[in-house]
Amino acid sequence: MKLEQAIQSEKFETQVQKAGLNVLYTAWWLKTLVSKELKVFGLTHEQYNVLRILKGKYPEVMCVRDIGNRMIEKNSNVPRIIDRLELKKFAERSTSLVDKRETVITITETGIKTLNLVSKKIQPMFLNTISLSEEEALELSQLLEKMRQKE
Amino acid sequence: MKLEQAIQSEKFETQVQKAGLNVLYTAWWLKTLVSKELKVFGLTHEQYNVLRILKGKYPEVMCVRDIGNRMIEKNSNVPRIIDRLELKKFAERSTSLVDKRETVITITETGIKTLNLVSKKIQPMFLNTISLSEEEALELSQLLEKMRQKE
DNA sequence: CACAAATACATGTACATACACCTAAATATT
DNA sequence: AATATTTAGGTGTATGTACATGTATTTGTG
Repeated sequence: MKLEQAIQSEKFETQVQKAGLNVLYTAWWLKTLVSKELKVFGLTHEQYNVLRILKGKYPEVMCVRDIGNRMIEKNSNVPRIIDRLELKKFAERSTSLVDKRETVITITETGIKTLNLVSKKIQPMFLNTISLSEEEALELSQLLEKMRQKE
Repeated sequence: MKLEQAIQSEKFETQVQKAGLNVLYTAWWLKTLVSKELKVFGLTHEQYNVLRILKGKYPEVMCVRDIGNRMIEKNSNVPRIIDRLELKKFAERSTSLVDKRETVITITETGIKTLNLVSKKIQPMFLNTISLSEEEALELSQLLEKMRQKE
């Protein structure tokens, strides 16, 4: 769908402005796609993100700050997301022996099993729904990274 | 900044997956940029979005549903955003005379004046910070719209 | 070693998202 | 016309974002 239809507006002052809005809209579209699949498993987008980060390091533990640094949305409140993962028994907290200020977190066996199930549903959906070739996807990434050059 | 640095990960299974994460990260980056400017005016990203939509129709009024259809994030809770704009005297609600179910909303004079001030700060910042030519921006929009083809 | 500064995380608040549900009003159906 | 259905928007709840602040612990400095 063209952005014009999606947000029912034709008034873009520049292509740069339109591209910015297109990025915001596409991000919302992607999040919604994934969230619908996650709902069946009682997970939110951010909980899923944290679980994947934890699994990436497993069986090593991770501290809250390291998780935060790997999050897509940097202002995510990681402790609160972990609260919810802990309630669902998908993650466990304990205090670091080396530095008692640090809370270290691990994904549980249940967490890993659930994550594997979820990934088996999400990955094919993702690849089937996104109408881009590997070459086009690479080009898109390059444009986005150029866009953020002054970051 | 490359995505690899931004989210401290090198593990991307496909370029399509990486492009997806790049879109999400870039959207967060854009929102953060704009929100910092808006904070001075006591506005949030979404309140700003609704104000712009209202100004686009001014002096015509708009109903809640029409505003919702023009929002970038379609699940925004428009009545609640309008609550806050009303408190700040940037918008006004009244019941439609034609259809008493409908609430119609207008931007106030104060709202327009504030929006003009905000735009004067945001638009140059936007164009200066985003490192894309008009041609590249057009290409980016086309790739994003191709990405969402199955929408 | 004592104390100031920095760090790690938790927690509180305002606002937003996502979604379910409710009420009032308009429209459709019989 | 009477009733059922649909539509518009408000409201409640759980979760997340953005940011400020608090508390415990560690580190740096005289």
